Amino acid sequence: MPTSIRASQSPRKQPSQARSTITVDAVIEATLQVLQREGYARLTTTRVAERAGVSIGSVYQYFPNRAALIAEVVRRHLMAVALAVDTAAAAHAGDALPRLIEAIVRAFLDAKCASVAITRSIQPALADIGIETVVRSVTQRGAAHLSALLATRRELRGEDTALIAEILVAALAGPVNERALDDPARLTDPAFGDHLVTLALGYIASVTGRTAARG
Amino acid sequence: MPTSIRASQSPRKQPSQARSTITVDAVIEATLQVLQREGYARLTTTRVAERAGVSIGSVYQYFPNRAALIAEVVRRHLMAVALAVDTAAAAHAGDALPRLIEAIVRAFLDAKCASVAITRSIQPALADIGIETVVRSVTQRGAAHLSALLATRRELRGEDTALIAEILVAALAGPVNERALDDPARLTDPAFGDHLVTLALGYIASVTGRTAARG
Amino acid sequence: MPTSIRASQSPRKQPSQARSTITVDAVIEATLQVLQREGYARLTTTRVAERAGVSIGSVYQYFPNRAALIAEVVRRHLMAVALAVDTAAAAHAGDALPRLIEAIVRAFLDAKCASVAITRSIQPALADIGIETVVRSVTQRGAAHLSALLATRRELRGEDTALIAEILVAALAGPVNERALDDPARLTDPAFGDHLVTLALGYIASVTGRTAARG
Amino acid sequence: MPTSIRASQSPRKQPSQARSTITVDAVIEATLQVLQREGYARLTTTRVAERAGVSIGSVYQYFPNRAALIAEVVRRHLMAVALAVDTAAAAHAGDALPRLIEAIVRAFLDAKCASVAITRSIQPALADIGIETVVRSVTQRGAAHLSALLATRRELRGEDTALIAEILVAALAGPVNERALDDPARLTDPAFGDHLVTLALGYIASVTGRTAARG
DNA sequence: CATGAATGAGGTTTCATTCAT
DNA sequence: TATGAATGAAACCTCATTCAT
Repeated sequence: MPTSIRASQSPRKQPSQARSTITVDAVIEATLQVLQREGYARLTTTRVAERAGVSIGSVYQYFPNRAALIAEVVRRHLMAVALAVDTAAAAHAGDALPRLIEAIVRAFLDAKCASVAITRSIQPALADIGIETVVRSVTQRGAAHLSALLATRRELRGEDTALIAEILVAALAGPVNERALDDPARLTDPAFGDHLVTLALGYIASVTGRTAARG
Repeated sequence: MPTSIRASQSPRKQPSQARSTITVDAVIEATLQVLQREGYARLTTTRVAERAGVSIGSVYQYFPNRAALIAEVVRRHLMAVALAVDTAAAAHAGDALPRLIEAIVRAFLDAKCASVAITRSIQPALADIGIETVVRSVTQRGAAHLSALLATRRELRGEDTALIAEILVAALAGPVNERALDDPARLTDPAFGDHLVTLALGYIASVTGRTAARG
Repeated sequence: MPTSIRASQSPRKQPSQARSTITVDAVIEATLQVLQREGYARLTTTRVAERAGVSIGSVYQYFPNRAALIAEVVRRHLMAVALAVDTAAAAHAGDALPRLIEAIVRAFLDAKCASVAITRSIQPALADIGIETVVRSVTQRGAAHLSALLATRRELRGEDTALIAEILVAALAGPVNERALDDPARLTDPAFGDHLVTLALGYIASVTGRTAARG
Repeated sequence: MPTSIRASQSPRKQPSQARSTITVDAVIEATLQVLQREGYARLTTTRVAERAGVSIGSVYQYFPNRAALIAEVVRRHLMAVALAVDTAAAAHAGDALPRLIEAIVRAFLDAKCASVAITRSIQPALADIGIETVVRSVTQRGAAHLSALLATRRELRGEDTALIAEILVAALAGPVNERALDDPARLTDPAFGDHLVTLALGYIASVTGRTAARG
């Protein structure tokens, strides 16, 4: 049965009181649990409310509809990954470009490994049109961050860092997500991580080399 | 309402009479049309039958369930892309490695450009668990082809071409799909294509270089 | 189109609020009405909901599926008959065995007469496998009761009262159901009732006699 | 899904040619097989045709509809049981009444034992209104036979043998069917058979005795 | 006569969301 | 605010039957 998630995805109200925050968190936590234990196909608002220990009415007190709830869950997950990458990037801001790149790649891979279960269970939800917005916004925010970082590097002066960052992010996410969905165990294969680093460094090197050649 | 596509995905009956083939084709064509005009969320078996101009019973005569129908449509689309890439690869089998790689990248991008509409409309369906199998099988078949091709190259002797091919395919699909879904128009940007080629060549060069360095 | 009633036959939810009880009763009453006015072949969940004046959703709030609903209706009917027989048996517990037997036979016949309409309309449902469980449990409970009653009688000391009760119940139900289904009017023929009593008493007398003869 | 079998139940055409008879028999045999291996719920005309190795069209060549097919299967089964009883009755036509009765009871029980599987699988079909007619006709034919037989006996002169036969048949069928459906194994328990004989003889004795007493 | 593709009414069930209590 | 009973649109799928080939 085709889903159709198209509705305002913003929370209905800002949970101001402590009690509210608790409820919201409980609902989100319950959503994740249902997602991982029963799968997206069985993720119904009723089931979420049940596992959260609140009434269905309360769920709708804080989320205008099912889509908003799912979007929020997805958003939190993506943000966590983005945060991990940002942290690594900040820690290696002073390093040479290759070291920085490698740090970022490894941080991304590690963060994904740590949350494979969520990635896997969330996957079907991503496709439900309307959530893509959330994904896109986080992804683009991440690419923008990276772009800004690359733009400060002399080696990449004159390059379209926005494009480079966009491709880098998507090119890394591709293989990582593929393995995460196909067989999570293969995500921790050292050779896989090494090749991802090689991929990223090779790309940067090529761009850099081309720049040099041109100049 | 959560989707749940989990069922035998193989066709129910081999159309023997001419009439049957017509029906099957009409149904698949109708599915694509509904997908593109109304979206996955409105892709119901009833609507498909209607647009195909056949009875709902006829749909179920050839597809055991909705999932099988969608899987077949997805499979055909993926196969078309794979075929385009294979053709290009065959045409440049004798070229130097970089030329071959570039040809493949461009062929993949072109094929995707030619079917953006389908890619976009099909996307939500992909996530519906159970279809992943189809995607995976075609993707892996593609990666296997590429791997075999790379394995014949002296430059990559001793390398894990299976891993390289897997990463290459996913790393290219990542950015391409991202743009296809985000804004199809940006897919034809020449700079984008150039960078994809750079990405692929840089990766191969890095791997090759590493090999050389090691040796 | 073959029916197939095979599913959890227990109610889904205990109606806690007063409103709920009303709904449940309305649904069960509606089921009986549809059964009697339109027949089992037209007993659809939709029709039941309509006649009950509730939404189809409410039906499924209290019965996990069509089978459970029907099972409950059948159960209530059988229990009513069983209760009538039990009451009669209790009232004649002190009587001589023949009087007790006669009282039971007449009570059973009367109860059946009073609910011929239900018996007739329910019949097709009984065959729907899966409900048999309900029938069996009530029937066996009735036979067990009777067996216990017979076991206290000196005349039947040493006899297999469980077997006797089982046969007695089924032997009476046979002709009664046959007439109920064939032509309800013939159920009230005095000669019929008399012969049923004769059948039961003759059986008991034979068993008793055999016992005596053996002893 | 409620069934609704209400249609002309007579075969569409008399199979005159040998080929026809073969087809008809194959279809009926296939129906029995599907009934026993897959259950009444999965007894579809398509499946029957498949197992019979003929096209669905051919099935409809000889049976106007599904109901007629099932009715014929049921009829043949009931006739087989009736025939067995008739044969036994004929063989003991000259015996004393009790011996005759016992022979009939045992023959009935034996015949049922030999076809428990059919009895069990056919049961749901019986309820499908419209087949009752078939059952009734065979049952009444059997009761009529028995009635005629009893009417020749001096002991029962003046008695309503039609009533007696009707009750006897139904009173025996009750327990037998009950055990057949509940647990076929218990059908062959010797004590069960003995009690059935006792039941029948006790009934006749009571009636006879009453007659004597009255006279 | 045989075949089997096509038909389509109609059945069961789910679940997001509302709103009276 | 919290509750949870009620709602009902809408989806999937089956299968008896017909009829052109």
